[in-house]
Amino acid sequence: MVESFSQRVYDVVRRIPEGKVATYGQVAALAGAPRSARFVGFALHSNPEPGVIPCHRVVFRDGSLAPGFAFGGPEVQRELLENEGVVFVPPSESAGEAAGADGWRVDLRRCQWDA
DNA sequence: GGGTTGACCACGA
DNA sequence: ATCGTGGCCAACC
Repeated sequence: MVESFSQRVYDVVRRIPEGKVATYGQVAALAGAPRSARFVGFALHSNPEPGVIPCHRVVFRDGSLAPGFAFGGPEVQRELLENEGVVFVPPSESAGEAAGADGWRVDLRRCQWDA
């Protein structure tokens, strides 16, 4: 009756409050696998319950979103997060445009989920 | 049933 | 400071 790691990941992601974002590593750690951040992305890619699991609230350690992300468009994701109160910062505000999602990154300093 | 890959992160040089 | 490799777990072929 051990719940699969992926199942636990979904549970953690589901707990992420609105206006907050969690990193894959953080979700992985909360799921019980601090070194399995990779699988977290896999589990979310599986997205067994679309609409229930806010995968868009899960971002990279850098604060950038996953490349190849497909909710309908990366720009949609930015709007979704902004709509929830997540603060985005342009690459100009931060040295390093080598980030995904048009270079827009989430301000983890303010919006990273504090479990 | 076994091998490989995968929305990553941390450490070593 | 940056670049490269390892590691973790599970699903896919």
